[in-house]
Amino acid sequence: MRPGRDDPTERRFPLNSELIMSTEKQKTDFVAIGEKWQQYWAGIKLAEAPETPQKKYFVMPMFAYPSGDIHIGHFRNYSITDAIARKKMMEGYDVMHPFGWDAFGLPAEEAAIKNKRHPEEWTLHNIEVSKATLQKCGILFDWSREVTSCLPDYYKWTQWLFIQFFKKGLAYRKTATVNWCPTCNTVLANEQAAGGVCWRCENPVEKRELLQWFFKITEYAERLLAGIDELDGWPDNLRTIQRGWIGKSIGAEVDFVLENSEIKIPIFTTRPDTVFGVTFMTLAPESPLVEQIGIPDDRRAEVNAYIEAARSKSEIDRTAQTEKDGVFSGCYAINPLNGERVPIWIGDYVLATYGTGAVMAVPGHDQRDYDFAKKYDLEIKYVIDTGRGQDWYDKKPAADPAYGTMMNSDRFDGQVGKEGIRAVIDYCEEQKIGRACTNYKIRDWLISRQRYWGCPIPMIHCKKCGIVPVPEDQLPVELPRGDIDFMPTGRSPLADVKEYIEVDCPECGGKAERDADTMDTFMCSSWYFLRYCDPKNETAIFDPKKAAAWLPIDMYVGGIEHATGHLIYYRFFTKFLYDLGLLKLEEPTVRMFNHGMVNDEQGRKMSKSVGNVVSPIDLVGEHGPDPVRLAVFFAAPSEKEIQWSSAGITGTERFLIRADQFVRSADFSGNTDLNRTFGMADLSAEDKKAYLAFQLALQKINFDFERLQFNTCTAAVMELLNIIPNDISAEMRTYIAGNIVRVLAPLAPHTAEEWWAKVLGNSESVFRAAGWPSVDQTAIAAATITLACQINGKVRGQISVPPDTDNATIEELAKAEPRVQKHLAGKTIKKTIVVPKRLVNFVVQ
RNA sequence: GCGAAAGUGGCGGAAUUGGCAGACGCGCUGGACUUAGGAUCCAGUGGGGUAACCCAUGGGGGUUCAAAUCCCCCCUUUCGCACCA
Repeated sequence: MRPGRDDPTERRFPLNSELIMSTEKQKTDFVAIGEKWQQYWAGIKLAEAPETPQKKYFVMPMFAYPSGDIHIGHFRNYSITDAIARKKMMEGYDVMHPFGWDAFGLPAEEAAIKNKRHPEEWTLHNIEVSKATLQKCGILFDWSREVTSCLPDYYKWTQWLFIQFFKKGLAYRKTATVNWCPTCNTVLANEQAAGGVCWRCENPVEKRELLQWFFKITEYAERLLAGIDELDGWPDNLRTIQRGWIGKSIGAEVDFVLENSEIKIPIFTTRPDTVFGVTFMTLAPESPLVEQIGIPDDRRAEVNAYIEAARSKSEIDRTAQTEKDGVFSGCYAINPLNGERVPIWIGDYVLATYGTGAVMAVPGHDQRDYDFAKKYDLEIKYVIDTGRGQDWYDKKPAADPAYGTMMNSDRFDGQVGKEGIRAVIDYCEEQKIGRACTNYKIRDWLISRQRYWGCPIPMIHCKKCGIVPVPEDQLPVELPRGDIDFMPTGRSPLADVKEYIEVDCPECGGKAERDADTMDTFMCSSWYFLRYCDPKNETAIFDPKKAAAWLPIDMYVGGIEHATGHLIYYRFFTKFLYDLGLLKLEEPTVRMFNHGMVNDEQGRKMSKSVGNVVSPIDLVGEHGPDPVRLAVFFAAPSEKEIQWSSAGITGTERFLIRADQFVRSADFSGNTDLNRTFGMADLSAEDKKAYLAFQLALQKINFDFERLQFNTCTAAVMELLNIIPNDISAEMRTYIAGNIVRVLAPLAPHTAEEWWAKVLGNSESVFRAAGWPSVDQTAIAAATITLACQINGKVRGQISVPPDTDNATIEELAKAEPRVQKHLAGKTIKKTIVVPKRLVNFVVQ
């Protein structure tokens, strides 16, 4: 028995006594509806994706760090993917909407130190809490595919991947100047130290020389770059950021030679056409060349002091410094193209890690070199003619970086732009003094971390056999639990765990040592989406067939902050696994969407330390999940940052109550075919208006849903409810009420499910049985059109016409409109413009 | 410093991409029903004007029959990149 179905008077005046009685009652009822249907969905396993999908849709939010406090920002992000998942379900797709935990990482270790709890215990507890919270929020994840990166059945495969990279020669160890965060006591990858500060704690990073594991992501730089062109379902700004991060530049390497020696000093330049304008060169202070050039004794002290000063400066100080400085080394190099002798300087504006760590300086055509030359009174030569005139070249007022015609360049004089560059490179290659060369800004990825709570590096160091991977049948290398001192000392806590470190070499059987470091957590998050396709596989990382069935990810939703980290790494992994033959595609994601952040009312980021975290649990407990969700959707388009205010809930709550009244006012005992159409000609004026309003609303919802603009989707339903006349027929009421249930289902799922079952009387979930309505284009095409009538671009009236009215008739009707008539009186019409379905404009004198 | 995006009522935001600016909602004002209203319903709500109308999308110019939307200059904000040779 369904409430309100048997007594027609109750239907007419549908203030449902059960649902709507008092303020108190309303609030508690959305809460009750929420709980009821969450249980139901869990019971029928609504979210569980099939093993082998027919018509698949893979939608996924980013891997989450289980900090334990799900806030309104998470609620928003996951509501986005949830709404998409639900709509796709209604459209008949086999939907996978999985979730997982990026569960290794420093916060667990910090908490362990603080609360004397093991990081694993802390992490797993947080996962439980977070998961329960997400469920209470009504987010429908397929928990049967949940992955947790800190559990051995997952990190076994992270280790396996490490070994595959090693076997392909893409994982290697080197001593390098690395970013060290003294606060976190660990090294950082370049993208984690962008701007000279640690991505986690935002403290300045230092440089240290350490022997560390790196992945050769640079070997994939070209493919990572080329792949971006194909990602047309990605936001442009994200693509731009990735291109910039990879930072390809095409040029040449030219070997300058140390005077009176055989020592080559190669330089990288994108402007070989300016090589005759070189008047000095500069080495990075950290460059090994500095030690090789034989600095004369009288320069030694000054040079050493400069290098020391550069080294002790923080990254921020070095880059913030506006004026370039340097020191003369006392040595000279020979320009191999013209045999000229040029002084060698040392300056910290040259980066040791880019190119060759040495540059040729052309003050005439490079602003930095110009500034440097001015400061130290070095020669300035112009070798590219851009038509400035002799006067300008004599005065030397600035550097001129434009392309032009080569001059003062011996045999190359007269060569223009790109041809000049080409000619110089060809000549260098002929003479074996240089070569074409392409450089990338992206650096190899530093994997090692000197911390406990991470995935152990499955490598063994043997004095006899060198570096030996742990045999794959012995994976996973499990993190030792026991009594471990997590206090950061600057080296990995595992280094002091004897039972862990001491191991027999898998090759010679002799005494050997495990690698004491753990992996960057970005390793774990670079492949989790693949594990979703086959989460329980014990014998392989995943079954390639299952991966092929689900990939690519159709919609990936996450923050823009991962543009140069995660979103490059997971593309890199995808390409690597493609090369291994495990994947059939090189790009993992068709469509990427960057959601906006949720800040507090003052616009500040929500954080525990500020104490301004808004918990969705409190809101959901007070208002129910749907009013809160609608309020979040309604606040702004999904990509925009919002300042959270609970005030919005008032409006969405009222709206849901009004919608509830409308839905319950309909009679679902007769023909309830929601896919039916109506012939416009047969309808009363009211029905026509309502029917058309629904078709237009649906059209807008489809359009806006596609671009994830849920605020206007919601507004479209609100507007529809406002438009519908009171005295529509019972049939039309049934049709529209039932369809409002359908279109609201992705946005307000609990309430829609309640209506679907209790008001419409269905026994199967709205997400499985309802289907998504299709627009009655015939009705829209047949609808009467309202045109604005303008005089000189100003609106003076309106006319309504049938859709097929010809322009001449439209003009006549418009001229007959009283206000138009008034404005036309005594004027001459010079021109008439009719825009189909929009307006008619008379240009008058 | 360079680059990108944005700037619309008291507030959040719309505007199907050059075609009726301010949809939808909050808030506010008035009214109804009420013992009560922080509930609900009805009406109003960019500014000016009794009105006809006029003025309005950060400011100033321009293109166009028509500009929030396109172009130029300036201001402000928010993000990226910050010596990549």
